[in-house]
Amino acid sequence: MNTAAGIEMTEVRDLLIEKEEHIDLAARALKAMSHPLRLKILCLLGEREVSVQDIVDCVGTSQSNISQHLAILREKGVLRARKDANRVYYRIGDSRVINLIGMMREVFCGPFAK
Amino acid sequence: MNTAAGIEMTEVRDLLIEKEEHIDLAARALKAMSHPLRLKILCLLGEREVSVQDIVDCVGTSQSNISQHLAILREKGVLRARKDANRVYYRIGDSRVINLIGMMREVFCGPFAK
DNA sequence: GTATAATTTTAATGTATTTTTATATGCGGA
DNA sequence: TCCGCATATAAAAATACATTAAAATTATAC
Repeated sequence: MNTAAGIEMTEVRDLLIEKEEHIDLAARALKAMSHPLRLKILCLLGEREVSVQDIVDCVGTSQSNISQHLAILREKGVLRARKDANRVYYRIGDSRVINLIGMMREVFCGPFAK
Repeated sequence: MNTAAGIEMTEVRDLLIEKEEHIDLAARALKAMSHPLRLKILCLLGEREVSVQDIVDCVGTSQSNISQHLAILREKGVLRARKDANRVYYRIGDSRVINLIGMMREVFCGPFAK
């Protein structure tokens, strides 16, 4: 069975991301990362664990705003939180996300960046 | 000058993406890609050139909706359009975007995908 | 136990995005 | 020219997001 363009199913299988489910997963993750503050938080974290207070100091917006962005990243499974007494420390939960950020650096900050 | 956490500027320099400007650039690109329909279009395109009609048939929403998402991707410089008589053919304008999608496939569809 | 500090949650508001519907434009054929 | 097809645009309606401020939670210090 062909599409109007004659794109065969056998070809479709080779496309970059094929499953609806994976597309949605990736789109949600991209969306989570596609806000400047959230991306900045992710870049600030890298492989480290940083407290909310320190994130606020480094990123520079209200603590409440940061907290809500952290919540978004937490809910989407990008960040993990650890409580220590008075403070909450965040880290990137999945090393693949760190890789993805690294790749984006190559794409957007490398010698060929626009 | 230190942050409250004692994060030194010399350390900050090593973080993944450091320049405000690059952060914003990357965030905007991610945003363009972070809608399921747009990501699906990008994955459908890959390295090929596909007509609007075929995109509509493959992706499955109204022609108008597709056209508007294509316009967004076009305006952000992600896609390039070529007109041939009656039809318009789209392709991904920048090979780095193709790379990025490939990387995401590894992250979200690979053996370790959630 | 009360106060204080750090963080999260809730609520309210405005703004932006997405979708839908309807209409317009451009191109090729009769 | 006039029609039909492919694509684009515009306007309106529906949804989703971001921002801000205020209230609620939790932990520690006194």
